[in-house]
Amino acid sequence: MSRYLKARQDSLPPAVTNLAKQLVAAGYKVTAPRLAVLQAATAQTGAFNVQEIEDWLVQHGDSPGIASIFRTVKLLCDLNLLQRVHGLDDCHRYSLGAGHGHHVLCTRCGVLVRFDNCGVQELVQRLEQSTGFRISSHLVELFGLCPRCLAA
Amino acid sequence: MSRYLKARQDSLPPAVTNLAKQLVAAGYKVTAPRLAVLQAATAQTGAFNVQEIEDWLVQHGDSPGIASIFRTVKLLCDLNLLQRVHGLDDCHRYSLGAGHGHHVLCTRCGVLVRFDNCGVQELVQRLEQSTGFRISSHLVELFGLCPRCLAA
DNA sequence: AGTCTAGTGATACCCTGTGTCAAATACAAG
DNA sequence: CTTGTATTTGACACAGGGTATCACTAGACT
Ligand SMILES: [Zn+2]
Ligand SMILES: [Zn+2]
Ligand SMILES: [Zn+2]
Ligand SMILES: [Zn+2]
Repeated sequence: MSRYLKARQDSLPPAVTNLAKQLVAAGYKVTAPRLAVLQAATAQTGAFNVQEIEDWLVQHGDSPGIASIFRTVKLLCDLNLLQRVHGLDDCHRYSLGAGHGHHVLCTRCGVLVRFDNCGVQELVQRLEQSTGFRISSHLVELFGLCPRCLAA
Repeated sequence: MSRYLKARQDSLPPAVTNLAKQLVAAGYKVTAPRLAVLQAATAQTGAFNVQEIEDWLVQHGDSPGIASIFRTVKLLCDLNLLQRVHGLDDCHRYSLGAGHGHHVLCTRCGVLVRFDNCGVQELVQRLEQSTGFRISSHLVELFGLCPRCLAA
């Protein structure tokens, strides 16, 4: 546990300290800008982009430089703590959550539901056989209208 | 059939005239820049981006302005004659082909195989039931190594 | 506390893509 | 074939998202 984190963790949401601990575990320092981005990310309701993170941080008083926000988002993606979400148009949104994950996105309001079991294994096997590829990863995103937007 | 196209079709590959006819059918004019982009696109081996189209056209002597290339690519996408390909990093590549389609991409050499039957219907039904969303479209892309890159 | 190294921030820059608008031109009508 | 007109083009300015640079800051460890 880093000294910096220990000094601040009592005033932080558990989700944030959890993520911070994973940074430490991966050998990265826990700094004020990184904690700020983690706070902003956990405060978002669904998927978010870098601009929204910065807006939130500016509104809450102390935003790091935009470069550090980009760097932190990239770092979290590399550590697999943040998943990139591909939309129909905007491909640079992110959602918190570790590991393999996919999303159902509302094309009207942006609400997002994450799911893990995408069931493409049979498809992967079929295509490995027919194409000769060795398939190692995949992207599955679904688009539609959420219940609330369906009603309207 | 447009007059412009009729005057040039004998010197064009059939794939290009086919696409041009679909432009006409959709009410768009057949112009030199559009034909050039169609030629360049059919000449690419796999997926391509706008820069590669322009490079090809410059090499072959007469490239339209970059703005017209972007416009034509966008038009072809809107007409569903061109599919956008989402890669792990580069999300702005395109592959010729009409209708619903997905891709298997080699992460090393970029080779691409298209497939149509993605078999996500069960997944869609399951998620519609569990989330309440009405799902209307989806994105499925697979990544791995092609046979040639596997050997190396 | 002091050293060392990772991280930051300001800014300049790059890349992809779009808005503007005068000039060009495909197409249809005569 | 000529003419009219609405579409399309191209040059360029601009915007948005993201990266490179580099002097400076500040965690982490002793
Ligand atoms: Zn994408
Ligand atoms: Zn919605
Ligand atoms: Zn390959
Ligand atoms: Zn499909």
